Amino acid sequence: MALTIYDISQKAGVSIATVSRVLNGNDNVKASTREKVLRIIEENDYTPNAFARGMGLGSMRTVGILCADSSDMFLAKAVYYLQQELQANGYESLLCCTGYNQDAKKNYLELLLSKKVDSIILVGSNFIAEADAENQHIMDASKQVPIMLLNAAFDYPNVYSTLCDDQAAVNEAATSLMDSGVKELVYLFDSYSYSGNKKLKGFKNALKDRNVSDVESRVFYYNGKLDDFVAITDFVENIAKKTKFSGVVASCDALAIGAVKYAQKHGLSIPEDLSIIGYNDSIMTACCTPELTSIDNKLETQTHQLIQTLLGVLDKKEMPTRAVFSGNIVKRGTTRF
Amino acid sequence: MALTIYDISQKAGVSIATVSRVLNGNDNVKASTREKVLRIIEENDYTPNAFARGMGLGSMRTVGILCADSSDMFLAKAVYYLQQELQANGYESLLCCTGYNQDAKKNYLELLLSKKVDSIILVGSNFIAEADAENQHIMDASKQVPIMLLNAAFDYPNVYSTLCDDQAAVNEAATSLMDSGVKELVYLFDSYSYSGNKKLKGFKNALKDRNVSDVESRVFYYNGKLDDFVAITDFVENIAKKTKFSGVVASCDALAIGAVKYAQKHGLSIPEDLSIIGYNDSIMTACCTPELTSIDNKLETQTHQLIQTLLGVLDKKEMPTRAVFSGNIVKRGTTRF
DNA sequence: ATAATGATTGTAACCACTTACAATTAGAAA
DNA sequence: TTTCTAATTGTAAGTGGTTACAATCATTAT
Repeated sequence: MALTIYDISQKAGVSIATVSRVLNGNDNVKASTREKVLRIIEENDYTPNAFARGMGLGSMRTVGILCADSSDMFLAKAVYYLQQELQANGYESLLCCTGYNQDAKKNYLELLLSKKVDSIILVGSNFIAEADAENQHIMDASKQVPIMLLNAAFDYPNVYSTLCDDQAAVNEAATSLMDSGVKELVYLFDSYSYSGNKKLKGFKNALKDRNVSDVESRVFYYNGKLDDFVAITDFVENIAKKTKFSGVVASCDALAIGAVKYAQKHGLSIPEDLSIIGYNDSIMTACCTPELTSIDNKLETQTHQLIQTLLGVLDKKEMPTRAVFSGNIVKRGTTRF
Repeated sequence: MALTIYDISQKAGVSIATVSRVLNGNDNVKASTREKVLRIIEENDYTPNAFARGMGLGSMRTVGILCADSSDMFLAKAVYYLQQELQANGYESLLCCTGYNQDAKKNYLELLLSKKVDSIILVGSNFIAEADAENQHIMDASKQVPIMLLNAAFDYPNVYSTLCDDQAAVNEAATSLMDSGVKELVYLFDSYSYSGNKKLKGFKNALKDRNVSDVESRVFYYNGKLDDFVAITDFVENIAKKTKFSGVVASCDALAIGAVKYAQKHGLSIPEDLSIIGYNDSIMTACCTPELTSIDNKLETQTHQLIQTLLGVLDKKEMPTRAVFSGNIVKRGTTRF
């Protein structure tokens, strides 16, 4: 049977309270006593029981990470960064994947709360910033622990967010494309991508600023799977049948790659005949030829900020409820600028 | 304050023992009593405290997943599948990432044990099947909980493994390549890839079977980062300066993509001048043109098997300590067969 | 009607820790 | 030396569950 705090207290000739104090770094222990206890603990390879500890402390220094799909490259990266930051600060993480299912999300929220996590981080939640029935469970949960939103925002008490200014980034991307001589742009977007509406707005505004008419007809929605490149390429092909375009702005790299494949299939040269910009600056950008220009939404910076904010909140400090970073266009071979 | 079992027992007019029985699906409760208790629980949104529960049960139905880098596409997928399988069976998971660091691995193992996980799953551990000092900590941990190895093997009590027969798969890949008329093969491998030695052996054997001389000189080791495609392409380029080859077998898709990029850069046509086979059948295979032929090592099958085995073990059933699946060559555009 | 049996339920001990509060100790001041 | 104070330590009461065992209840056989 595993050793308990009683065994240690006995071996050390002190009370369990003293052992507990040593365990918790309480100052009210004589240095010599502390050393003796630590030595006994060391010698016996004692590790305190996490449950009993959690019961007493009401916390297990664990935060829940709720993410749609940890195998998505973008989300996987986010989860990885979050993990690393948390571990570096002495927190563990409990990962739950919802598979883009709202019901699952609600259930996992409850489950995480029942596990007494200190906070819940939501990754890849396609968030609308206003309170509505859809995120009632978030509001409920926020009554119990701080809720952290990565790359999303939702203004509500005890909810903290980090964001990339996607709208501005896409706006800049579209504008740069037009500046480099690309006349006919199209915007491709998908349901899985984060802040899709914001990006769309950025695109539309950029075109309107240049007096492009009928912007609406230059926006195309793909609702298939993002790892099915045949389908994505078909999607682009179908657009080409009806709409002439020489520039593509996409809401994620996968769609952009589809455009690259379309161009290669039809003998269009990139970026001369077709300029393409993706989003997320994922590893995919390097897989195609030429390499894909993409928008870096500062994921690592965001995760860092989010954890710092979380640590502050848990430490009862006053923290900003929203931190916005600006995106960065990483220029590669699929654009002329 | 959160409700306790006492509150529920009071509201339901029964003892806490009865509530506990209902909570744990114990049969010794009258149907009408059970219903009443369940109704009260439902009405009051009661969730039992996980710590107290864990203390009583000695388990929190949580398993630790220890993985080198959850942002690696292959590992991320593995983690995702494991998660899904575990959740479907009522288990939570605690994810730790070691960053390929042996010391970190040891520490996390201890940490997970102190959190009283029911088992630890190792993902992406580049494993040697023999006991040595390197995996002493695995052996230690196996004394406390079953250790599950995904895509790796290690024969030791209370350690269970699933594997792909990588050696056979690479052997078949190399042989098929030669059958399709490719004379000069090279093998590219990296330190991060799983069962690198086995794959290498498969390659060597295939060549030896065809009486290729000096097989050793056709094997090349890349030790840079796998997301740096410029470096990988350079790596391939350097090989080409010294060694003539018309076929590439790679230990992972990233290296294979490097070969594709090398060919494109030098105007070689694929698969006519250069045939290429990757490993893992990752999403990267679809990003390049032509799409990459790759070996599917049955990750999903493996994760499924691993969790089934784990559930059996936790249920005190006798389970196979090793499950081997055969790989599958997914034929695409970079090979002639 | 009574006893025996099995189904249901309750009592209370236990799990391994934290922590408020009380008790003790040591050192400084009087 | 005595008294006071602060530092250190111990006692014991939670913490919210599980579960062995005892008690009660209902049912059936005698």
